[in-house]
Amino acid sequence: MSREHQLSRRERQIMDVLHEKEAAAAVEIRAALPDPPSYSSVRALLRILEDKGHIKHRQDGARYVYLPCVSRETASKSALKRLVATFFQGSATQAMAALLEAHDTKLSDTELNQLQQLIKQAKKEGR
Amino acid sequence: MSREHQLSRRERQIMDVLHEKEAAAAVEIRAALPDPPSYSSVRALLRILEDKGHIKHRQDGARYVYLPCVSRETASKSALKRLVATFFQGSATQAMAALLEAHDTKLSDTELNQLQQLIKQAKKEGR
DNA sequence: TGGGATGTGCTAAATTTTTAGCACAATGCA
DNA sequence: TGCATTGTGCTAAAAATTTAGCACATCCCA
Repeated sequence: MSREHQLSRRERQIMDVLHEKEAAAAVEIRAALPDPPSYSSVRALLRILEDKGHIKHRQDGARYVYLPCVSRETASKSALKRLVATFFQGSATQAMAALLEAHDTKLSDTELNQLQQLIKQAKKEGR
Repeated sequence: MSREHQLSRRERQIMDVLHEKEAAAAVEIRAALPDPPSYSSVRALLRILEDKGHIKHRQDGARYVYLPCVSRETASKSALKRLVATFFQGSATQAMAALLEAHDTKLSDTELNQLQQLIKQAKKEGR
């Protein structure tokens, strides 16, 4: 197959679902997919993803629960990195500015305070 | 085709290149693609993307320069939104925290100061 | 002026992705 | 117990993606 890391459209969709939910059974995944294919198809895709090493499963009673091999944290970091590279020429600051501006992710005062704390800390660590 | 908005693997790769470069000719795009296909293939993909309405082209002397229909700013916002939803349960704050932590996007003091300014401003606007 | 680079359209095939069906095993609960 | 659910493996075909080739137009500049 040699395309171990090239995810197809469906494969990506499934990975997204799994990262969002952390873990899910085949039926749930199917329900979360846009324009859901048959149950059988979903299982086929899951098998492929498991073969490629992107997901694993755990027994939970009679059912299997699928989960990504890579933690959400790790996956999110590389996703962020890609996004920052693609859209912000690698500038995390610009990305954060965009996050702040996006009105549909309006932040509360509490959250803003948290961020200030984080930045203060980053400053300390920086020197 | 009906899948106007479902980008295939290659299509997505090309869109990424175009968003990163803002605009590029077919040869440049080809060069930037992982595991580049033939020139002819790239042109075919570009035609498809143009049909689907994702890109347009401009004449630049003898060559065409392709560019996304949607501005980098707009595209980046929706990409961020998706990413935040997938990995941070919709919390922009968490996403920003992750950006701060990622060591390979280390921020300079100047940048951190900029961020503090931005946050202060957000606070003002918030109330 | 003529060649190289860039463009177009059309066609077609190779490859991958996506989907589905079938038969059957194990589990858990009404 | 027996049925519904969830799982497995295998197979195969439909559909989409990806690739390439051909013939020819246009532009630019050496």
